Amino acid sequence: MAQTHELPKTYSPHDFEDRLYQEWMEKGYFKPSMKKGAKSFSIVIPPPNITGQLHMGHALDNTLQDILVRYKRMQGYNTLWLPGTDHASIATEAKIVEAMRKEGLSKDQLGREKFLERAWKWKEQYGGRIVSQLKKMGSSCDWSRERFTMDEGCNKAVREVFVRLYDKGLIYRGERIINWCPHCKTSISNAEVNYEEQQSHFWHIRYPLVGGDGYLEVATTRPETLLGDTAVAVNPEDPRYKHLIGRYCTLPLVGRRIPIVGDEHAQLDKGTGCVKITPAHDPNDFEVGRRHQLPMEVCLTEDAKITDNYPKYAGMDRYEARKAIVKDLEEGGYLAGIEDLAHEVGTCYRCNTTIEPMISLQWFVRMEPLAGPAIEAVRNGSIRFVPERFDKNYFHWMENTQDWCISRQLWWGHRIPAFYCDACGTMTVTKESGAVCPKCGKPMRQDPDTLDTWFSSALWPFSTMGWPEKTEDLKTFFPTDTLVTGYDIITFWVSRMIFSSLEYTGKIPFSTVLIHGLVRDAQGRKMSKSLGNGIDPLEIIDKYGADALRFALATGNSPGNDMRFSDERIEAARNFTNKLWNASRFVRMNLSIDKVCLPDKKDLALEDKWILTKYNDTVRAVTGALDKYELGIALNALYDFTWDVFCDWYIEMAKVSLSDKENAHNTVTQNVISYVLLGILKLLHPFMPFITEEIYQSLPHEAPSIMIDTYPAPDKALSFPAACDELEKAISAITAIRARRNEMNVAPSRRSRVLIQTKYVSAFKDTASFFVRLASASDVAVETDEQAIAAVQPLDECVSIVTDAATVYLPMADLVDPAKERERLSGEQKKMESEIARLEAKLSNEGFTSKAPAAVVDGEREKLRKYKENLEGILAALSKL
RNA sequence: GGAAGCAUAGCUCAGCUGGGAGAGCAUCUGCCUUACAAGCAGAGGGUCAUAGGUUCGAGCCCUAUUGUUUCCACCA
Repeated sequence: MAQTHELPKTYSPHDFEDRLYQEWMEKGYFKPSMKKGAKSFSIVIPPPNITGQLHMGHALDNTLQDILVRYKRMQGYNTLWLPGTDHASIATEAKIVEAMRKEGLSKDQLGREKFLERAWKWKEQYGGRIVSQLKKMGSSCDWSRERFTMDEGCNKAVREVFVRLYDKGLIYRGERIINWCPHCKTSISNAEVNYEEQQSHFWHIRYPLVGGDGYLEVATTRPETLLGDTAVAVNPEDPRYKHLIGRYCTLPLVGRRIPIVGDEHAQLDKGTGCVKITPAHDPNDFEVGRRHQLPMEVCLTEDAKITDNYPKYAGMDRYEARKAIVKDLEEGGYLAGIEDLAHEVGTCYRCNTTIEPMISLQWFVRMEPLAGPAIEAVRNGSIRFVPERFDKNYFHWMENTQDWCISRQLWWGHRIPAFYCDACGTMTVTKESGAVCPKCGKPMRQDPDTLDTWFSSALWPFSTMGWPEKTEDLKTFFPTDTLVTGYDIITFWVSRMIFSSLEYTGKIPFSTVLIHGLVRDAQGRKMSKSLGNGIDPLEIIDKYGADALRFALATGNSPGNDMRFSDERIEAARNFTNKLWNASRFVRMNLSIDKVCLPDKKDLALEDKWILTKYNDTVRAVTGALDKYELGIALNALYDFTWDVFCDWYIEMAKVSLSDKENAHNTVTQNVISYVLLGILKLLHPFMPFITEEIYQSLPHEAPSIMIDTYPAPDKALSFPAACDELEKAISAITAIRARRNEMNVAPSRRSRVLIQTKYVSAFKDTASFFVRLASASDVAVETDEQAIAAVQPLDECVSIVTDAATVYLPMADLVDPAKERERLSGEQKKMESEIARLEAKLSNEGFTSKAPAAVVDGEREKLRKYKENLEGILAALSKL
């Protein structure tokens, strides 16, 4: 196919990004090829919450996924990237409640049904927004398979799983201490609690012994829970107190008689050795209470106020009550002292409110039987974390996990499929809705609670493929290949997908978990709303284009590590896109061929062989790095090759034949330069899809879109090491001439004769024209011996430049003080001599030559040879001064 | 209390299973050399946190120390 259009003079991404995305979608390139015999590759997107909009974390996450997906697609895999969004139960509900509050509305006023209507409207609005933002990034998701955690299919999967687990005894309902958020008014799981250090106090309180002979002193950080105390525990081995076990204390302020129990929970060396026991408001005390059959005394309400059982404090907020109770204790003479104390306090991960442990009737998943296989899958390598170190994280959590509290006192979410008969007290758990009591036939009432939002996310890799039905997608794309996500979500999500998938499908959900870090601001702070330091990816796209954003996120970033996002970073990325654009423009404007084919080997010039070899090295480096998930390294290799090798050297050398249509080599150069450029575009496409497609379409190309062209693979036929070596002799001479001229402050416009004395005559004769173009040469003479050079130009009129392959003479002696020149050369001589000494010592070391790999030893020998040649040249030049 | 990461040029970071340290930005010197000044050609700048150890050889592996970040944990 011939080129279709010219490239505009300036790179302006807005002119084509949206257009190209639209075309890709219309042509169905995002859909799996479903080619027979093609291996499949699949990724399910970590579904973004419908609460918000795209932030830098999403931008990074989705860039990485798109790189992998486009890479595999171009390699011919039957590739699926399945997109979707998450209903984010608690987060979304909190946002809606907040919006309602501003209108003066509450959930209770509105009622469940109306509230859900509102929630669905929210979903339409914000779910749609985030999808369009993902598209802006260039994400090549198959939108025809887009899913939502609360769509019909996911609902079905959720109910199926719940019923199965219940029937197996892995889901149970019971009274346990759970984490209660008094602001969200729901239970939350242990994983949803963040611990924050807070400055507080340790209050020492005296509990008088019944019988009037003294008291026990307890210490607490939460004096208000005293109202719920039903015992005091001491260690059964504690010589100070063990004789008191079985006796009673009087609870201060309340007057209740509570027993003194002996329990291991009280440790001899901690606090006073006596622990007040509040079974209804503390997880440890709950266990103590169970061991000693203590009553559960609830003293706090759902919104963390004192219950009506304690009229003096009833209705007080927990902190108000704390003050009042401390004051009363003091006045009553019960307060023995106050200590300052810093301790960790649990807070709600959504609203930051201090959580209140409370006894409550909730639904739980029994974790112990599920954790075993999930640990094993990672241990035996079926599932691999990249980087590996995160498996420690995973093991630690999995091995210590407690039962998972899955019921939430929320409305937005999957309603628990449990039904109660008020008439006869029967409970059934069933997939059917609107059940009738199997015992008495009366209508049943569904459990009002909903499921933890992570319950449905845990099923995402297979619920989205149609499970529990045996669908074609499930057969083709499940288990998925790679999951890309941040380390902050391993416990919430990754671990739960693993045990869920193993339990319900018998298969792992994915084989590799690619973990990335957080995107921080330029100062290294977390981006957050409260700090106002968030950078909006969409603004970046507006200003620099999606390709630059993707480049900035993918470069210089290694798996699992946080990165900083700064203006410098995005500008560097934009500069690269611009460079690529202009290089392509140059190639495009010199092209008269309408089909690119690699010329015959015998027609290739030194520089052609050199660039093809370097290109092939790059292909190997890039594919190798991508296969190891080292995306940053891959992109770095591409950046270096494109800019430093292709643009700075090959294009400059190619100008010699391209600028002259009559040049015999012109057509060969056109083919080589466009072959390599097309290769660069293909290699870069996964990272920068838009610009590479736009340029591809402007060049002669084979496939209808670069997206479905073939990714380059290393090819021995492109490797010419000997030619490379020769060309590099010229490059190092050119570089040395430039440096020398720069040192002497010679204006680039002042051209001079270049005389080269070398053993490698043909290498320099073949590249003479490059010295004219790249080293300000007026004309070039290449000779083996200095007599011949001297015949052209008296050597004492010249400045000499020594490289390992040649001595270059420039007739500029007038610019140089001979004494200084001698000094400079002696300096170089010393440097060379010490390098030679170092290498000779190394090479005469038996330990080195016998133990180091042969390639390394040979490399050192070669280096030594070059140094020696270089030294010879220096000595010769010195003798002439 | 347990665990992990990080410490490399002025700044931000790469450095793949050990073979004499790299990039971007910044700084300095020259350049509008007809793809690109968002550019080109040069230059300066590092005891790779500290102390030991393993090795022919350590930025990389081991041990300890210091600083820093994060995760996990029911400590009254």
